[in-house]
Amino acid sequence: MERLPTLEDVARVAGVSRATVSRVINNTRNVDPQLHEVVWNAVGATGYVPNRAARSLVTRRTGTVALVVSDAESHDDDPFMSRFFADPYFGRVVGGLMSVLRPAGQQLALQIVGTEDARARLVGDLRQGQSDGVVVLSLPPHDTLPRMLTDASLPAVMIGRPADPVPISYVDLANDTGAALAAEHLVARGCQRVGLISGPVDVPASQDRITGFRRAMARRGHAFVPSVAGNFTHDSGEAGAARLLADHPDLDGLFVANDLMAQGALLALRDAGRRVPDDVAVVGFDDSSAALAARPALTTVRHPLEDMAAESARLLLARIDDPSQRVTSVIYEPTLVVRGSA
Amino acid sequence: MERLPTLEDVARVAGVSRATVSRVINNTRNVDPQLHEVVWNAVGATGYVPNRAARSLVTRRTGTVALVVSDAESHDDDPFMSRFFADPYFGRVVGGLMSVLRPAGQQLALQIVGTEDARARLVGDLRQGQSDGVVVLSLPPHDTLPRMLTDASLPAVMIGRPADPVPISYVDLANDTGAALAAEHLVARGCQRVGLISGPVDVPASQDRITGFRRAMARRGHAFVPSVAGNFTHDSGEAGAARLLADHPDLDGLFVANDLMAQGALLALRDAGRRVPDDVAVVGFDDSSAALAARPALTTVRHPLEDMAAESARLLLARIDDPSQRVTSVIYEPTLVVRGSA
DNA sequence: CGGCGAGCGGAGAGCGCTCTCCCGTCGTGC
DNA sequence: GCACGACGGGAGAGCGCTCTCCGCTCGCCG
Repeated sequence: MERLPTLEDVARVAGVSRATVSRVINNTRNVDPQLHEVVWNAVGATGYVPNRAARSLVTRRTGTVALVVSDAESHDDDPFMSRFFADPYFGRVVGGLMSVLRPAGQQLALQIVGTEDARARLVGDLRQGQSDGVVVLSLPPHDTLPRMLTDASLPAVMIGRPADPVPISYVDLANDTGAALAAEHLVARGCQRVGLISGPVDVPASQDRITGFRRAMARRGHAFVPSVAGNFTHDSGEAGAARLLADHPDLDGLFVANDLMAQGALLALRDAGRRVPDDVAVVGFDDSSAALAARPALTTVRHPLEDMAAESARLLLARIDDPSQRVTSVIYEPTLVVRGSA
Repeated sequence: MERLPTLEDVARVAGVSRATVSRVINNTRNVDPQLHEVVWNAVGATGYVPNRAARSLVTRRTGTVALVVSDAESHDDDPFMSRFFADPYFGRVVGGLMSVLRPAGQQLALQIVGTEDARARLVGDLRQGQSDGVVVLSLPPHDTLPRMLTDASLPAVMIGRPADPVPISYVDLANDTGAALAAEHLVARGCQRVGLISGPVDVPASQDRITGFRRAMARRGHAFVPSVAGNFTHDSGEAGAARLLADHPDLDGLFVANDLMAQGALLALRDAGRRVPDDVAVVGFDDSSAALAARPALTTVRHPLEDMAAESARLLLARIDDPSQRVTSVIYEPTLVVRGSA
């Protein structure tokens, strides 16, 4: 294995000192334009690429941002976490983050934390400087990680608000408004008997959708909204709809807290002989690919996840640049996308 | 910002030299068991965490593996790559990789390469030691990246065989066998007029499925298989089925090269008034979540993607450990999962 | 009982980079 | 014409770690 060119090599070729080459490459201080060019030529000639490790040893910057995904149910030795990773949610977030991080020259490193032990290790590694900052995704309710991160004063941004009040920046969707949009649409359609299939009751995003929906319905005179809770999976949507239908056969409208469950609900509705949207109107949430794949295509609440992820990356970078920056939050407004199901 | 404890600090607390602490932590050479304990206590007391940058500066190891995702169609400044990331395919691979890398103490860093320029930059960064090895995923046909990687003698493993012959290790599925499984199933069912919706004709995995299917059909006397090519998306499956049906109204069997397209095909079939599986039997490929979400649930070829990703991680780690290791390939055998659609 | 080798700890170099400090060379103002 | 400041380049320390080399202390054999 031949030795890779170092700054020293470039300096020798360019006939200048290491310091000058470093200055040219990093664009710090003014350097004679002529030398500037000489140096760049030498860089090209030698095929020099800065050594990341050496650089971060002295700058205390790694050029890496960690995406922390928490899966409380999985253990460290759990073979797969397909459940979560297979969800388009994950990919959309990654895509959004990358769109900002890549141009900024930052890498994205995946970190999965299952056990409490893994959390402690993670925070240790991060404090140590494994990465410059953290984007936290999909935490179980009442997770201690956000607190640990702020306590260690690590630059961190959450996607989705924390369940407990913690002074941490986050980007979120106005879930309540989105749910209200769904409610208004169903009511405007003339639905009289509207049901709700919610997500887990202890997840903030889910709670907001529930309260937002209930409140909007109440405001329109619908005091009682029969509901069941699912867990955001296709199957739980199917099961939830079946249960709801059994208890309330006169249902003519349904709000389902995400598209995957809505897709499942559509199946249960069909099995029960209900036509959508004629007998029962269905509104989903997320505007994910499942919404388009469903038949009829889902009327759903659009969730600009990619934009939100990109924004969280921007927030994080700003905070890394200037750690004194205030904790802040950015809330995105959802919109209703009307398709065939309602 | 207070200074983080270094090896030196631990050494002082333990009353030994830096070298000894290093030996204890890395478990190199024998160290007096008593000292061993003293050192670990000191580590605990100081809250010491090794500095990754400093370590990799001297070991030339980063503890990071890159997952390179190539998207020729996207540019460096393309806002999102939702198309790809939103596909469960990506998440399943990540999950499989993590299951091996995490226990091995390796990070996973995401790298996206669009332009040729980005490829060159990537190889430079990698040679430089940005990461210890590379898992290459989803390359466009005739991509030069595999060759660049082998030329730079970087440890690399591909998921899916390279389109051009390149001496690079890879993990793949016996796509032809899988397609043959589908063919046999359709024929055994009594289908007389079987169509094929394939993937892009220049993607190796897709080619293998086409040839495998054709050959198996021919072997059973079905000389002609009407077919159209899609691009693995839901919509292209729907469009493909519609086209096929228009040209060959007597179709009674259909093999679709992935589940997403098959799900789309199911819709087209329904729109055309065909019942599945009674009028037309449909077999998909991948056994992804879409297979279960479809109605009827898809009979499909199971693709153990998580296992394959995990295996590729193992291959890569082995190669990183011993770069002299031969180039190798591991081929997984698919199985048929029979559900409602055929 | 002396010599030799195995085993274990310490000293110190050095990985490749940045950045402070210093020095030389101008341009400018009085 | 001289002092002074501004500016650009070089020397060198040092980031935190690993690892080679060396030396000490044993145990064991002749």
